[in-house]
Amino acid sequence: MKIGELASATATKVETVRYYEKIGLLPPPARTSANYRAYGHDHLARLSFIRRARDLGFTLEAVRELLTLSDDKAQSCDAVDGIARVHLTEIDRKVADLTALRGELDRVIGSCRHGTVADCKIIETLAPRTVPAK
Amino acid sequence: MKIGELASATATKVETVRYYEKIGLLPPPARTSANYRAYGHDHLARLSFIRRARDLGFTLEAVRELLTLSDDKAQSCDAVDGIARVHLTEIDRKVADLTALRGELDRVIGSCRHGTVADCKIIETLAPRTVPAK
DNA sequence: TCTACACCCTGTAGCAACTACAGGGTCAAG
DNA sequence: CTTGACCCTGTAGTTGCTACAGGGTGTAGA
Repeated sequence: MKIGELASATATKVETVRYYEKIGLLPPPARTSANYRAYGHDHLARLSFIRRARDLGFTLEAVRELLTLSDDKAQSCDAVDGIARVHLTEIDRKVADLTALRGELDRVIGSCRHGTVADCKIIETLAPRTVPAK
Repeated sequence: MKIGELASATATKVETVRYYEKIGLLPPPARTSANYRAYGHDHLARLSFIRRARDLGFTLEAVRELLTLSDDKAQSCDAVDGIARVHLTEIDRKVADLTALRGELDRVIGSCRHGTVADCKIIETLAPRTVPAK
């Protein structure tokens, strides 16, 4: 698979694919006789993971960490467990926020359909987590 | 509320708060006699929304659009509906991805606890959405 | 054959969204 | 009355892309 095909299969820019290779997130693929990058299924799966994790608000460093769960077969159970637990907590927070946001958008669409004035309370759905010390 | 208090209540850097003001995401607050920014509850709620939406992977432009649902009371029902629907679809996609990721992290933690080798399939949980044309 | 067009290559420079100073002012505590 | 923790306005750096510039490759049609 050439870089353009890989890019379009994952909704990524060609330049971004090369960027991920440069910073070591995507392993350098084999080259054709014309020096073109030749990708396989593993690259496709890995790039897809990176892109979708980024879309979920994970930083490249967090993505790198998640990928080590797959890559480093030799690491200790404690390390794996620690990394997984941290991200699990983060994910639960994100799902809760998205669900609240979804509910409010649903409500806005609904009140709109019924012709009533949509008094959008979207800001309140993601209100401060910790009450500030007044 | 001074800028430092607002920042720590929302886990934001002071510089970032000023940056959001500069780009028009956060309205300029009143000033004290010493020219310090003085924020109220509305600023706190709005900044909290911005930060949490950013954490969910929304761009500043998407956040700006979501905020107009609250701000622009005069806009047409069609416009509100359109904006809300687009983001609703996006949110459903994100929740599905996070749920899959969560499941795999759970599985890794579980297999770790039972002393078995954790064969992490995390990459597969966010596999390519559309099968490429081979 | 040859040329036109879509693709690939390696740079380097720009943009988005922060983040970190530099250089200076404010203010409550001791 | 000064010391330290805050605030101010810049400007420059970082991360994560994104967009050229300048050049090579490959194949389809005249």
